[in-house]
Amino acid sequence: MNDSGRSTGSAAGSKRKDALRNQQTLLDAAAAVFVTSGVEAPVRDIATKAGVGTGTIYRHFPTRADLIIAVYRHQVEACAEAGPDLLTTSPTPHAALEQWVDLFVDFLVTKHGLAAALRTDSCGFETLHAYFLDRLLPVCTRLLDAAAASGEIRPGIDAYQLMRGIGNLCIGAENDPRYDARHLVALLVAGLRQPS
Amino acid sequence: MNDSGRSTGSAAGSKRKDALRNQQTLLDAAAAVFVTSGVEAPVRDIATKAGVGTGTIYRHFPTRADLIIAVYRHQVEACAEAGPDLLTTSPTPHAALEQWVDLFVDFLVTKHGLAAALRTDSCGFETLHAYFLDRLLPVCTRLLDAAAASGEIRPGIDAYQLMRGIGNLCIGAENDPRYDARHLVALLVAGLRQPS
DNA sequence: AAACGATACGGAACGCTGTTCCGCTTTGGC
DNA sequence: GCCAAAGCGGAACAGCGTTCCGTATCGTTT
Repeated sequence: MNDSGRSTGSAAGSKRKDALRNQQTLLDAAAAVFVTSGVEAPVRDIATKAGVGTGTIYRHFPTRADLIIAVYRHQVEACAEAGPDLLTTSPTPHAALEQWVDLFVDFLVTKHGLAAALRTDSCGFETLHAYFLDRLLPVCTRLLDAAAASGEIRPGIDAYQLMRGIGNLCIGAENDPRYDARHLVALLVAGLRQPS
Repeated sequence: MNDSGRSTGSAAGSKRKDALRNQQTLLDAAAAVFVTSGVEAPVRDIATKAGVGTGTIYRHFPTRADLIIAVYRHQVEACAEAGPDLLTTSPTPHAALEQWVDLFVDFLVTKHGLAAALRTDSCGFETLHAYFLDRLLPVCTRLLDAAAASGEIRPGIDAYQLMRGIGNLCIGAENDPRYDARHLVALLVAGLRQPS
């Protein structure tokens, strides 16, 4: 259960009690602020909400990406683990892919600005990008391979491009009632099908 | 030829000569800086490049959107005007749509950060968003309607969503060799086709 | 139990943004 | 040549991320 040795975020062992407590307080505060103000909320807001100084945030989470990852780690893990399951429980690989993509889109769309943050080129976010890729790309690849093997989709697209495309389509989806990211993603996945 | 009365940017008449000259200098400088640093380049950079003070920029272009619009107006107009032409010269409406989308994507992809700026919710960019919509949405609608009338595409998607989707897919396309926005957009447009 | 070194904390301070504002300069009609 | 009006420059302000260091707290050691 002890996840010491993680590269990002929260090593559990060998820390002072108050530090661990603060870390948890910070995670809770960040989660709350992310819901209301999005993942790009000012650092000071999160610090204030947690009742700590700004320096404390940076000690626990050197970059904003580390904080975001720590907050959403569980959900990303769940999404990653759902992939293989869907592959066994779905009638066809393409159906599994569709369902998994739905899961991913739901996750992105419900987190204000997460999709946008994933795309930001500005420094400090490559870690976030890398984490999502590390964790989800293998899953997506496997689903895509399975669908390709069963002849349901045409070749020529790799999982990286698909995931970036999906992520991009989810940008700004939460603020625009006229824009339905799920629909467009569904269209994109439909475009993957073998024409025959 | 005189576009006085435009809501955005540069009215030509009734200005002092030096002001007009500065406006042009500013446009040239902005165009140059946009190429190297993207459309989100610091205002001071543009001012320095043009050899003027920052106040001068804000007098001519109250918001950054106004400046961007002024710089790219010609190309947006060209894109808008190409729509009807393509409809008459292409074999099918869907082919016209494909070509027009290519045009639009090429435009977005070659301008650093333009697609991202179009999506930004932060204040000051709604004008940019609105300009693109005002100018290009009718064109896209007409192409879409023609394709729908000929039975080539399935209904259920409106031009607004399509354009937002295309814009989103173009975000970050210039900095990632592994990401091919054109390909994904093509896939999306392919997903529009009537399955039969 | 008291003292002490290590650890962590808070928030002031810095640098970089956009944006505004006002004293000074330039222009163009008289 | 003169003078109001128009325009200009850049200092000044505000909001952000990030760093840094004096101070407070913790856990261990005597």
